[in-house]
Amino acid sequence: MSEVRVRFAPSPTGPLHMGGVRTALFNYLFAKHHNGLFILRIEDTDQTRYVPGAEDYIRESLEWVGMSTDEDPWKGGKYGPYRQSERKPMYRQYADQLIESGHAYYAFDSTEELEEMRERLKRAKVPNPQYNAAVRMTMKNSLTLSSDEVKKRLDNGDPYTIRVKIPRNEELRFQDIIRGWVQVNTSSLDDKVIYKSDGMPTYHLANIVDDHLMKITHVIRGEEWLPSAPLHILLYRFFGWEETRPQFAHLPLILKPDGNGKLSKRDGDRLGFPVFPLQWEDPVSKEISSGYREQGYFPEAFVNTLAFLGWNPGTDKELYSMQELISDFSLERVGKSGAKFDADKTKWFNQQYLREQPDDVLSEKLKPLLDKEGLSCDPKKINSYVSLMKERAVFVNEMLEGRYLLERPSTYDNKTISKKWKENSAEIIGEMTSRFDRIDEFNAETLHATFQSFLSEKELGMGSVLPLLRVFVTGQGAGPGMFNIMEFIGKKESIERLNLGLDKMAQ
RNA sequence: GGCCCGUUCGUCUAGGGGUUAGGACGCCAGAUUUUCAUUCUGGAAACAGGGGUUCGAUUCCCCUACGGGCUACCA
Repeated sequence: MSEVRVRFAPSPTGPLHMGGVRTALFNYLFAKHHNGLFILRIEDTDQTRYVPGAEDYIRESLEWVGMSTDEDPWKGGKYGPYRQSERKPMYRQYADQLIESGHAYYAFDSTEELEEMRERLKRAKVPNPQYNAAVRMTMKNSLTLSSDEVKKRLDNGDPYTIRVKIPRNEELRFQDIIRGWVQVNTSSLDDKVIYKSDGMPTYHLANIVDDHLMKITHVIRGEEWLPSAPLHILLYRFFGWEETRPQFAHLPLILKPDGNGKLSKRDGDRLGFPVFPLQWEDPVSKEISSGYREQGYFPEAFVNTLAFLGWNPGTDKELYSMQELISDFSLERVGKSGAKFDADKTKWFNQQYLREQPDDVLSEKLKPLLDKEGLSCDPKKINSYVSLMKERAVFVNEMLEGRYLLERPSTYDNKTISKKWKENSAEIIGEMTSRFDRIDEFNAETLHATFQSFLSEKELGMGSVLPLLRVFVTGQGAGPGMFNIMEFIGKKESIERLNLGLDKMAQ
């Protein structure tokens, strides 16, 4: 195989959603697995849908998940430019070429006339109402108008589009890497506009021309493109580029977890999880959509989740780094059916990644969060804070629940108090506190020993003492090992909190 | 409606003519833990339906049903 070159070609019409990120990921993994190149091309042929900020969003998203591009609009490359709007002058000649070879024609029909035609076909109950071989001879185009008339209109600057002339009734077969043979009859295709009246090519033309010019070897894209693949195959043929035509691989879609349909941008936060990699503020409506990054997901966990939506290695291994994905990825192991997105599994992945992180790495991430809360932690102790809290957290910010390690609790867990506080509790906790106060080497081990001997001496069960200690010290009914907490907090503060609790209960 | 694609536990999926149909998430139970979490053990849970082909189909073929995609001078 010659050098593998794949491209991710989003259009900047808004924030890239996770389905798009997964398409990018599969392209990236495939390229890197084959030591090939991963190219980013911006498909902005529809200037009316251009959304400012969307390009930067795409770039930042790819960066966040750790996919580096080999060629893109900013760093350029051998086959630039990488923005279709900047390639505008390149497309016209190819449209002309198709007209000259008789594979395309000028169409002068107005929007109204097109609507009229569709209405007419609908009323006549035509099973397949579209601008095709059957109707094109009834429309205003260079096939029906005299060449003088066509020339006159062209010279006159009348608006026109260029349409492909789809051959009639031909069985078209092509192979898709994921789906195998796909067969369609060309009669079900319509004469798609390939060149718009605004002088821009449509997706179909620009896509084929660019993929050819950029020497793309594999087109890996979502299944929503499968219906137009036959048209693309035809275009490669019309241009005489069949020899170097890229191979196609149409990825299954990511579906909504509830109900039906593909996961869409509009699902937003309706389902309780982000559909975007990064937070996005709509430039017009100012509406904010949450992102995985801002929700506290590790990019590695996000990538891991995405990779397993439609792909699997065929083994029990599920935790995959980007490097491992690159070495194990293959399009042959991509499934054919759509996958409903499972937010729980994503959380699980994140938890796995969080626990894999060394304490000092987590400390670095936790520190700014603590600062933001106005909590200060001795830098020497922040790692112990992390090791105390990490195993019950899915996200870094959940470790903030251990803020009682740094500040006195403002409230007590009422449930524990009402359940555990008995007549003799004040006496028991009081004595326990003074025993603790007498410990010189104040650490988890000595605290535990002291606690144990106190219990057996008084013939008490843990349940009558420990929960109350916990509430007084942390305010909570549950948490990490009590004596580890007290060791962290230190003797002076621990004793003070216990006495404070006793005072409060005495009121 | 038309065209195309798909269908294994609730979800992501492995498997593939003869298997106790495997794993993961989630769920339930038990053990451990002072508690929550973790960890460990166990459990419930699937081949859409009907026809073929075959000694034998979840696996191959056909039909039906269901799901999805597309059906713009959007990508």
